[in-house]
Amino acid sequence: MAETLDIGNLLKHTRLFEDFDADDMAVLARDCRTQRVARHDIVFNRGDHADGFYVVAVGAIKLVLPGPHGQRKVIEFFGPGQCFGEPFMFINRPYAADAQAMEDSLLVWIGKPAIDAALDVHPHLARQMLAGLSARLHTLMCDIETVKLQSANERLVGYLLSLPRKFDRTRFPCSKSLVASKLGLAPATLSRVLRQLIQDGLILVEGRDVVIPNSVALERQLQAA
Amino acid sequence: MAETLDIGNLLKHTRLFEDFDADDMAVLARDCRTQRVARHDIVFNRGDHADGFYVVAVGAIKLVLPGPHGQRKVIEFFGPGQCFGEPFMFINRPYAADAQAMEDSLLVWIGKPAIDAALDVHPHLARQMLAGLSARLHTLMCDIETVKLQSANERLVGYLLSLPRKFDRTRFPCSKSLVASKLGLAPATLSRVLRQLIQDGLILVEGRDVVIPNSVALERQLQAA
DNA sequence: CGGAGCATTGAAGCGTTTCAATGTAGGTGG
DNA sequence: CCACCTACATTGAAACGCTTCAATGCTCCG
Repeated sequence: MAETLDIGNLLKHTRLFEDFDADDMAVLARDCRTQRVARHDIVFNRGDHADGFYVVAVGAIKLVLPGPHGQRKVIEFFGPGQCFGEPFMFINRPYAADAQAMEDSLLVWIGKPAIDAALDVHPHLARQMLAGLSARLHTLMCDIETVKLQSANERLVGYLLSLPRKFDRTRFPCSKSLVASKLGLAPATLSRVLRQLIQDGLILVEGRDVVIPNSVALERQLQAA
Repeated sequence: MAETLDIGNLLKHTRLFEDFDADDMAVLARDCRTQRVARHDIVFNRGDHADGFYVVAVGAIKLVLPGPHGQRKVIEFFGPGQCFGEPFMFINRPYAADAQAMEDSLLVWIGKPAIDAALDVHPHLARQMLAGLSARLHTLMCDIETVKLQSANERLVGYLLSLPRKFDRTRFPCSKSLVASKLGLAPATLSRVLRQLIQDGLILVEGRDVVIPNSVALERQLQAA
């Protein structure tokens, strides 16, 4: 019972379930579970059966695609309020990627029957999920552009400009190795490209912090060359 | 009026609208248009405002991502009954890719207000759209795997094995240049890899037709090396 | 027959990866 | 408080795989 209330509290602040009242939530919660995972823990493996999906309450999760020769590529990151795994559930296919916790996290698992029932009654939920999937489709398309159509330099510059900035300062949201993987680069390459940008006077780097003194000059990198 | 009936006929055989009755369809059709496009015609351009989406009635459409240096990469193909453009509509962002007709085609355009209204009343429509988006998200993830994690050889072998087969025969669904683009390869590279597979006795190629005498041997290509 | 579009082939070049060595930072235990 | 350890980051040299360019071949259709 305490667990049920807990789930309601965790979910009702997410976009997905913002229009759920206490009753709706109680029904939903019957087919939900909370799940604590420690940093580096696996949430699911590629190939596992997807009979539900997850909402991040606290923490950060990464979706990683394993290649045939042991390489790994990060596809997406998920933070509080975001859900993951639902595309596989909707098409009744096993997970195509691994999900792993980047930090100690608290997740809510929601069973397929529960969400199916909720979709019949809550157009708002459907709309939010449609928007969520659409946004991710959009980013994935851009990622394909990134990975396939842009040079290492362009990828990094585009990524830097896409990060939230405070005045002339930005910050990598995670380790450089992970950033490299997201951009489809070898960590060594990321390092080299960063150095080049520094030498060209376009950025300054201190650990995860990046200073962009002249963002216009940086943007010119994308058109030029 | 003739146009309205026309649209109803075109749409009611698609999965998306299979549970619509005549009244539902009439309401929807008020905010729809049919659109004929000839081979090579542009349906929309990257950057255009997405205030609706398209359903393919007849023909074939490709979504193409333009790179910063004039390269182009095919992201998706759409055939009869499939819809495209809706991810951009749902997130109120301009199209991120170009849509172009691969053959003379007949499309139905559906306005955002109409689909919004329909979603409130038809959970089935929502579910179908969720499934459609999920499936495409799934394929895009696999495409990223293809483009980034696999060699040219692996990409082609994987692709060949994924094509529908009749006994030991398959067929490229479109020109080799387009296949190459979908696989993220230069046409020249596709040509070379095909030749290698032929020399290794794994396939036979005649124009668009491909014979796979021993699919098990071909699958071994994916694990080996 | 001739032309357009697609496919093939070779040679050369380029960007990224790989590998391995070295450097650096943050956290832990003596 | 320092020494150590682990994980991450950097750097260089070499190699690899794909692309590019350009020439040639092929095939279908007017």
